[in-house]
Parts: sequence; structure tokens; C-alpha cells
Amino acid sequence: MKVSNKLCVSRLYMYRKALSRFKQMGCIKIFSDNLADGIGVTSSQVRKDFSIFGLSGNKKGGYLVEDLIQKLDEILGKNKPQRVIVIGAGNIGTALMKYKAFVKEGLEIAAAFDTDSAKVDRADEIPVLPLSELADFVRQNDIRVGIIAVPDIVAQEVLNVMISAGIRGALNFAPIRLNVPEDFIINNVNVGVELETVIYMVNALDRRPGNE
Amino acid sequence: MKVSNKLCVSRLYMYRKALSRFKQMGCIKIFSDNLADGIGVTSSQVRKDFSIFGLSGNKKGGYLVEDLIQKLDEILGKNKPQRVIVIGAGNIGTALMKYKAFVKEGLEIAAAFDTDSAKVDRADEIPVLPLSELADFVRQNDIRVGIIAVPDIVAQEVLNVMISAGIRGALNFAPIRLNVPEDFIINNVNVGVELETVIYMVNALDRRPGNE
DNA sequence: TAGATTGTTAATCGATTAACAATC
DNA sequence: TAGATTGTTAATCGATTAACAATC
Repeated sequence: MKVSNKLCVSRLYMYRKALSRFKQMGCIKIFSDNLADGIGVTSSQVRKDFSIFGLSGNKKGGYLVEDLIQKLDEILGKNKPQRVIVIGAGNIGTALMKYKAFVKEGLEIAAAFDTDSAKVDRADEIPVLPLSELADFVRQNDIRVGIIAVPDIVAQEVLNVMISAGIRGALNFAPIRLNVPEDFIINNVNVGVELETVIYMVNALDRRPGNE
Repeated sequence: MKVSNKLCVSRLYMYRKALSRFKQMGCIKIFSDNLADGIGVTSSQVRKDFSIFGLSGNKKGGYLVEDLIQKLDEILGKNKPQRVIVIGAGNIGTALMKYKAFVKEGLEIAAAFDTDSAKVDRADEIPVLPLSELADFVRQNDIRVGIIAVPDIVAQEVLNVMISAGIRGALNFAPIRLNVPEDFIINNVNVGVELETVIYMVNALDRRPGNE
């Protein structure tokens, strides 16, 4: 049971989401083919992913939806709410604080942090606190993961604060490469580059109609 | 010169960004090793990527920064501004409309669209228009790429509107698998799953200290 | 020139897919 | 039982890396 496979883990979350939909539709049993269609992979991939995590079904009869959901929730830690913090209460940061899809997924933003004192708001449902209070908050609330939503110029600096406060992993929206210690988990989401890639591909299709 | 390689294209954009920084620092020449460090890959990867796109340097002496920037801009279409639209003027959509990193990259959001008439605002710098006007706008402004920032329940429906209006590619933030025609480019960004993957990895590290 | 770097080919690595025996 | 699906192994595919001849 190797666990170094980021892609496989993210598919597990997608299977989980698809299963909720299947359940809602009244499905009791599900085949690897159905799940494959649900998230857009092959049935081989589904069975392979499941075997890596020790998820088994019936040689005939597929998988029991309810059973599979339970096992996945166990593996993915979906039974307890996952509390994270956001650093940077700008455009991206505040959008994430209000993002309803997080709530549905059992993800909870415990607080946001910003250096701009004008943005501090302790009364809000999700409080916005000064960055200087990050370390205390992280320790008191046992926060392990943060979202970096600050401009790229200050991203490394902010990350260093997070690391020394004991944070163990981050989702980074700043479009810059960050230096992290070996055992720190970092996942970069570069919205600009993702958009530009789409633009490039569309233009490339035009230049050579009929290829790719 | 194959062009089906999404990862390679996105690295090209990252090299481009790193080069701007190197230029700012006064660099005239650059080696594959420098660029590799800049975006966190190997120098082999850099030279391989360049050779795919016919970018060449000097057998000694590396690459001329200015020259490389120009060639990359040509390849990536950075000489003309790239105009896109946003569908959905909710949290994510409005955050993207205000996102400064887009402007820096030469990305321009021409308009946003929403079915909620309360959100319509024709006077704004970036106008918010009713979804019903999307097709006309796209044709008049020759828009080819859109960003889907609507709830997952309506994402497919919205995508269909975009496709029939002549849009050719989309960056999709809705956490659901969308059905698209063969020649339509779709790039999914699933923020929830990206965050959950970080959480999983952090917890996994804890469970087995010393692995991965 | 000697040393260093490119450009490209071959080797490696890892992830996906196909195939099929086991079996319900 | 016959048919269908799992679980796993082997084959394939694609991307990354290493190596090195060419050469400035």
C-alpha cells in the first residue's frame, strides 16, 4: 500500500464525489465501469486504484455503494471535518472563504490572515486576523494545512511564517516557485498558466486543423 | 514539432515568467541550468522542451535572455492580448475579474456573464452581462476561450451555451466532469480536490513517518 | 586549446491500459 | 451452469532523465 501517488489520491476524492451522486440516484451497487464513466477514466484504472488502497468488491456484483463510501471516508479522513486557514484576504482569499463547495466537502476555513490591518475583522463568521497572530492560532487550533493566497512577491516570506508556526502543507495560488523543506507538502495551483494553456491549445488547433 | 503536450506548454509559460525575473535582475545570458532551477525541473527537461519548440541557444554561452523572451512570446502568442470571458459572477468569477496576475500576463477579461439579473452591470470596467447575450458578445468580439465559474449543477448547461456560441476552449472550476466535443479544449481546476490532496498527504506523512 | 554547454539520442521511470485467471 | 465482473499481472505508453557527441 504505497501512498506516494498524488494522482491516485485525487482520483479517490473524485470517486467519492461520484458515489454521492450515484447514491442520490438510488444506486445500491456500482461497477468499476460506472465509476470510470463518472470521473472519466478506464475501469482498469478504477480497479487498480482500489487495489492500491485495499478496496475490494464482489467478483460478480461490483461494489456496494454505501460500503464503498464508508471505506473511502475512512481512508480520506472525511469523518472528521478538515480545518484549514487562508493566508491573504484579497480577491482569491475572500472568494475561497465564501466558497460553498468547500463546505459540501467537509472542508472548513477556520480563519484568514492578512498583514493589512484594514482587512482584519474578528467578528466575522470566519475571522480575518493579523498575520502576527498566525503562529498562536495554528498552535491553539491544531491547524496543519494553509492556503497561500497572497501576491507572489511575499509568498515565500508568508510560507516561512507558516512553516515556523508548525504548518505541514499548503495549497499555493501564488504563481512562483516556493522553497520548502523535504517533509513539507506543497501543491501549486497556477490559474494563469492553466488559462494560458487552454488559449495555446485552442490557437494550436487552429494553426493545424486536424491534428492533436 | 508535436504540440499535444500540455505539460510542456505550461512549462514554457513558466520559463517565460522566470525569464522576466532574470531580465529584471540584469541577466543577459542564461543557461539551461538556471532556468531549470527557476521553475524546479532538470536542465535536461529545459533543453528537451526547447528542442521540441525549435528554441536554440549557443553550444557554449547558453541562451540570450532577450532573444529567448522574444521567441517564447511569439510561440505563446504573448504579443497580442488574450481576451477571454468569465461565466458566473459569483465568488470565484468576481475574484478572477479583479485578479491582477492576469493583467501582468497579458490576459484580459472582456466581460462576465450571469443569469442573475441582479448581478448585471453594464457600466463596470469589466461589464457583467446576462447569459442570454453571450452568443452575440462572443461573435462580435471574437472570443475563443471562457472560464466556467458557476455551480456544478449548471456547469454542463452553461458549457453547452458556450459551445454553441462558438467558444473553443474553457478553464473549468466547477467540480464535475463535463462532456465536450472532440475538438473542444477543456482544462479542469478542482480547488477542493487539490486542497484535500494536501490534507491527505500531510496526514499520510504522520501515519508513517519517514516514508514518501 | 581546454573546458563547458548545447542538442539529441538512448535509458529509465512511472503511470495507464489490456488481458485474463479466478470466481461469484 | 453460463455469463459477467473483479483483482492482478504483464504490456504499453508517455514523460523525464542521463549520457554524450558536437562544438563554441
